[in-house]
Amino acid sequence: METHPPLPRPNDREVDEGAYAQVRALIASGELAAGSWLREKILAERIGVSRTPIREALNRLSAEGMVEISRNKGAQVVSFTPDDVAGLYDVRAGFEPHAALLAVPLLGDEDVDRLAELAAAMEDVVRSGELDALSALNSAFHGLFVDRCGNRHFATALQTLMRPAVVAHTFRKYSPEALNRSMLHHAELVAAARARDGEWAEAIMRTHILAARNAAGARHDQP
Amino acid sequence: METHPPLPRPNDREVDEGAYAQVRALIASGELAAGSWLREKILAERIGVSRTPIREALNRLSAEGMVEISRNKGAQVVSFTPDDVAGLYDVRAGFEPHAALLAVPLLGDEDVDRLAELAAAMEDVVRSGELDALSALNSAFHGLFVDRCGNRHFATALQTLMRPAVVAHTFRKYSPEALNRSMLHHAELVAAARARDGEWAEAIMRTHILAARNAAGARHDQP
DNA sequence: ATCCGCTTTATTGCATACAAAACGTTAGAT
DNA sequence: ATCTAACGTTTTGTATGCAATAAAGCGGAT
Repeated sequence: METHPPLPRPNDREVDEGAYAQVRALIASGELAAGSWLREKILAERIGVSRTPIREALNRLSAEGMVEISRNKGAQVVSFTPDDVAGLYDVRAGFEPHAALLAVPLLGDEDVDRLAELAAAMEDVVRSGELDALSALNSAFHGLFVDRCGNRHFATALQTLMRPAVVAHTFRKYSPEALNRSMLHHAELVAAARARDGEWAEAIMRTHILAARNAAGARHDQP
Repeated sequence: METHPPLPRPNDREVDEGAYAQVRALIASGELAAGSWLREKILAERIGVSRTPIREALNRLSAEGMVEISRNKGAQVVSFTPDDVAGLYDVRAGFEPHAALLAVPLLGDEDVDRLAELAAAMEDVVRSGELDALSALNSAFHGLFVDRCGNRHFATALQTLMRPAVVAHTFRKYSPEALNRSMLHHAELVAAARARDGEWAEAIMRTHILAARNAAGARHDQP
């Protein structure tokens, strides 16, 4: 079986060396749980840098919606109420399909290949059971549609909507059945992309996100 | 005629004291034009603080899309191509009417009153001809719909879309006729809000943004 | 005259030191 | 025993100094 070599590179400019990337990874891995405090000194010692780059990382993460900073009190990982998560999926269901519609006709062959790679990698990860690794791959998968939609501003707006999903660890709540269905959606998105059929991609993307909203137990009318 | 006392407070948490707010104001006023470099030392001396808070301000502005930072080279005010501006309006035309639809039924009487205040203040400003002051008021006006839409994530995503509009100084390109029409749209938005008619607000908001796209000369098919 | 390489200079990136604010604790009074 | 006030600790906010990187200027060779 072949391997998928340089995969988990979520975005080009985010060199994994920076303090920002490392703090972000701590949050994404769940090591720093929602609501927990991010003390500058502790993070600085852990990462091995001074407080200055840590502060920059926290400010950036705050602007991206992954941590919350209160003046003179420090930063903590954002914690979402079920309604927050539901709202997140509502917006994504409204706009990500449109991004897919716009992006698919613009995709190059290498983009489609990468989507297929990512989908395959996600299936591998599901088989191995390492659900936390899914978030990064899933972000990359969805991010590719978003990045290629042909509108910088649309892309950045959608990216700020996708980041919080990483800290919510939604995949942990999926049933095996829902997880499988999600993987099938990915495969179908790859097929729609390969066919350069934007409308097909739009439809399956909407399906995918609404199914995800249910799988994450994030319906508004639930207790 | 009555005055509108404490108005130009764009957002509660942005105390006008911070270095961030002052740099932002320099950009919004056009004193720092698009493309110009933001040298930390110069800004520090001008604002009267050290480089540290300046750096934090620049990082935040970068995350918000108003400046661009290249490593070891510094920050400059973002400059938009006409297509960028057009794309911005495209996205806003998709997002903001939906925000208005969601927000209007949730507005309190004090929100509607504030919208009316802001609309009146904008008309005053237009009569006085100080177009640069319009940006802040307009941001506050649109931001109120966004902030009250009942969906945190939607709100933050939209805010990142509205900030770049400030640096584009679009109002300068408006014809007197387009400026008047824009003011009428604001008045009608206030009326729709006062009637708590979300669909009316949605429709006029879409009209307002598409008209703005034309007034700013930001159609895709133009040279 | 032009191009290449070196030196100089300006600017950012990071670390450290200090100041200010918030929090927890303890001692005292009622 | 409880509430209050003041102290000490912890943590953040700011200033400053130094190192690293990139741009600019300059001299020499072709």
